[in-house]
Amino acid sequence: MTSAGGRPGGAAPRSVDVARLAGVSQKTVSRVLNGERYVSDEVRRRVLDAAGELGYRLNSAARALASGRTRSIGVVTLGTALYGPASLLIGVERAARDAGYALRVVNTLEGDPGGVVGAVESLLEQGVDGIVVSEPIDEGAVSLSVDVPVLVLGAPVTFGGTRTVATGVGAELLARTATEHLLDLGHTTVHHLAGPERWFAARDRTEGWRSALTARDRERPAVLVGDWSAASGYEAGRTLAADGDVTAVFAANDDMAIGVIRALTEAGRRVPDDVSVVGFDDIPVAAYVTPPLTTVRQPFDAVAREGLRLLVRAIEKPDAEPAPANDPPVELVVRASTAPPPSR
Amino acid sequence: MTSAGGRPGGAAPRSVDVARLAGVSQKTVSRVLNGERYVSDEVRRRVLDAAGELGYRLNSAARALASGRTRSIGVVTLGTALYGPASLLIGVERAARDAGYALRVVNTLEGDPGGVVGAVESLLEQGVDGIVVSEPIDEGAVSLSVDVPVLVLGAPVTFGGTRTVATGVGAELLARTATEHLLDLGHTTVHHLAGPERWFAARDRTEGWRSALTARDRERPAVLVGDWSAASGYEAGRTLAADGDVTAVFAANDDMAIGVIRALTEAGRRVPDDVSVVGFDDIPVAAYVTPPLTTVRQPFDAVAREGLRLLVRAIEKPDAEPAPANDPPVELVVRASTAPPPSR
DNA sequence: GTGAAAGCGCTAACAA
DNA sequence: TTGTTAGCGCTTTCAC
Repeated sequence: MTSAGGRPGGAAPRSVDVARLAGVSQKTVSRVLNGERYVSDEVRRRVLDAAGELGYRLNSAARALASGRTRSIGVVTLGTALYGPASLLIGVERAARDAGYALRVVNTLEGDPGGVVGAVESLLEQGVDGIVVSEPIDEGAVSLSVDVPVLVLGAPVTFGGTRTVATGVGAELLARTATEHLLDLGHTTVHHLAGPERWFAARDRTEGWRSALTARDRERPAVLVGDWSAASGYEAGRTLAADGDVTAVFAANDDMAIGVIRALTEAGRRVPDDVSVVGFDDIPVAAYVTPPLTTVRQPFDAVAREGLRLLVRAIEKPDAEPAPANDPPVELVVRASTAPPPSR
Repeated sequence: MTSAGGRPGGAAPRSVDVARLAGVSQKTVSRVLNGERYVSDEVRRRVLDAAGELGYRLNSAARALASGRTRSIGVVTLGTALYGPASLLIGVERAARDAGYALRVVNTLEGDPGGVVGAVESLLEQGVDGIVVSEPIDEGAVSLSVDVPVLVLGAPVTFGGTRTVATGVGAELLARTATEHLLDLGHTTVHHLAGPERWFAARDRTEGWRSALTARDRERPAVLVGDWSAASGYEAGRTLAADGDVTAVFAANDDMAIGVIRALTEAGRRVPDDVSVVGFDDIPVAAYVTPPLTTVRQPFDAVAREGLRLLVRAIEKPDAEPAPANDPPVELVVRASTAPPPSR
């Protein structure tokens, strides 16, 4: 049993069917459903009633074909459950929906060369009005003629499109803040466990760390590189534990920081008494691991929202000049994994 | 500068344009692009060349309108960065793409009554060929006439649709296994920290715990309830720490388990010497917290893949009888947060 | 305020 | 193996 009315054969009702029932023209139905002006309240009501009775739903394919717009935004994101990318995706979805756009999602598998290009290609074919590229990795020169606005989250604007906007996630500043926190505690220098080199997100953090040390004229120890996982943090932690000079570590994300702490602890080096560790992201468990992790909080929701605002603006007002991005707030969360260095 | 060829005015090329350039009919272009048979290699090559030259892309809106199918699947998921839902989403995306379907995603905000219904409604309007509802919460009777196949991940089939398939995530069995592990270690009984009552995922785990205790005729302590967060685990942990009889705890996810361990530790109760704790999910950091967490691993990828197989089958072979779901594997990961109870 | 007609770019059915 | 003819259900344009 199909819901009320409908067409014979169980086919979905069309706007003509609604028009017929309401005793108006099909165009008028279209007007009402699109909230256009110049429709009398009386007619509007009749149309709405008829639509409700028939269980009518707009056919978005037809609408897209006729109007040339889909009211949808495509997202290219990493296929990982990492807290950062996942949080950004959620923020983007929410902001898109608030702006009246649906979301189409394509993941790129890491290690798949040309992954972003292929993903963008497939979104273009789906006919999105705009594209969000979330935390891409550096795949070399991306050349692609994209005719819709593109928002790049967390990477420099190196995208082939004509209308590209970008929002840094403020990672560099956050990383600098994290490093300075350790320096302020009295540590002579800070060791750094970075994310994979091809990630812009990793580079930003490394850059922030570097600039903090440089500004105070401190020695810069060799950078260790992990893959964001706690397992890789653990590996790096064993190396760090073997070096008696290490008193402070800045890890590029919380998962790695947790791995580092584990390795340090197993090696008999106490955190924070012997070694201080700072993470990055403020994942939900950060406050509950042992010891509770000092970290910097990424304002994912704010970044996603701000970025989408710019993107929607570029979609709907193609001629307006690109609005400046508002910088997201920086927040250092001091907990118990950092302390002054041990007195010698 | 638009890429090669194109139409005057920078409009995107259409299949007729490709046809003209290749010297064939428009229908032949359609045949080639859809991989239909009965096209000579010669013609196929000419068409492909022409399409490449023009930078042609299929217009999916037109295709959807003409064929009545979008080759896209809609996903309703929670707007949280929780490891479980995020992992399922990734698995679903990958499986959908492998099957040639694009993904449209709608989040439901928790606490939003009727959230799932609204989300499904919006996907229907977008014209998806099938719908995945991932880990829904119980919103009471969901009545909705859905005319496409629906896959419900991690909840009983209570969906209004005519063609609904479901895949449990095997949570009940996993929970039972986790509980039995503690019993096997010699614990008299096991306390349980559950997820929010309205989540089917939480109920399944509680049910598994209950059945393990019942089967061995053990006392069933009152269930504590958290909200999946480490913070709520910490709260519950304080309560548990106050009860000297508690020697074993099964938490419904790893985050809460981590919170419990923190509270226990702060209260001076050692894990696992005084109290054993088992989590659920095997999140990536589980192996690196202190102590490394014993937990059960959810096979998210397998579940998503299997569910999607069923869904695609229901989409493409509407008349075939629903295939039985293959059960996902069960995996208990024993680490260092569990041990025999303290001898009295 | 409202309506009629003409497409949007493709696939479906049928011919050739 | 290839081509022809009709739509799919909307929005657009222009008339009333």
